[in-house]
Amino acid sequence: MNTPIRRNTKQRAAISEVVQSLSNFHSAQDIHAELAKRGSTVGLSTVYRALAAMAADGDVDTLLRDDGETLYRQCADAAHHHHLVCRQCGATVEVDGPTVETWTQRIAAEHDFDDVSHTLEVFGRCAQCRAQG
Amino acid sequence: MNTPIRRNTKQRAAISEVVQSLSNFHSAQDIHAELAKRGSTVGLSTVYRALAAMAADGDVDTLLRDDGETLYRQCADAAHHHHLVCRQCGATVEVDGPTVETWTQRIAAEHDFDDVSHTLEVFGRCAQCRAQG
DNA sequence: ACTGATATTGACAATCGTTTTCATGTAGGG
DNA sequence: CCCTACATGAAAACGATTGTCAATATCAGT
Ligand SMILES: [Zn+2]
Ligand SMILES: [Zn+2]
Ligand SMILES: [Zn+2]
Ligand SMILES: [Zn+2]
Repeated sequence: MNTPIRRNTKQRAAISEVVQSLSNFHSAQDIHAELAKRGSTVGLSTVYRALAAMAADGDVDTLLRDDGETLYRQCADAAHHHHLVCRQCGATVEVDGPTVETWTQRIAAEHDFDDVSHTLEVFGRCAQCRAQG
Repeated sequence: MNTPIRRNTKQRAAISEVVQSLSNFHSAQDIHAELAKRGSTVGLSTVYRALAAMAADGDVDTLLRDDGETLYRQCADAAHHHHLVCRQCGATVEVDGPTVETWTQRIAAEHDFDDVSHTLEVFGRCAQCRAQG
């Protein structure tokens, strides 16, 4: 019922460090592999648990891929925002959408919906990837 | 390389009929169970394949749940639109967002992104569920 | 209708991301 | 230092989805 207390462990520190060093969205398994590459021996379950906790605490952002895989990213902006992601290379830009936020509220009110939340992601091809093609 | 030809089978007809009869989003397994309940003996693999094909052809809409499960729905509007979904009962309203569409384009242009698409879903609690508590 | 090329089906196994289990280790307040 | 709740990790379990493949059905062309 009450929020569980988080402890500071070497594993979580290592995971957090890796996530911060990766600029784009990455899967739990990606991060686990990267940890291994850097000599860390954190267990895969721990990576999953830590990332889930970080996401629950709002410390990292999540992105659901079409195939259901969850990706994580350490964003610069802690406040609510959305993402513009390159389908090809994964380059990610944090974007703000005040227009969308108000639209969401209005739509919900119009249909008498309460306690509203939303998910919004924009995908495309970045300039760099277009140049290569 | 070329688009595969679709054949009209009793199984697909049955699946399509069930999807149309369910007003909200439902999983492939839900639909398979409903088919069984109605006496149909369509295989689960067939249900998955048919729904994927229908989604690819734009005949049904899909919704990715947080846990990665894919839900399907037969929408009245064939054109691009979004959904306002009740978290509790699943009641779904099709909504149009011209504001969001233009915002998306603008954001993409500002960051020099090409070939843009987006996903947007709004969740909340409908009036009926609020009344109950 | 008959035929043949090819798409479709379905029972089952396999895949794969994620969660659970549970015995052991550890953080951190008192 | 001690205690206890939380965290870890190896392995097994889970669950949605996809692959396999032999048998079957569709449908365009004759
Ligand atoms: Zn790119
Ligand atoms: Zn928003
Ligand atoms: Zn729809
Ligand atoms: Zn849209």
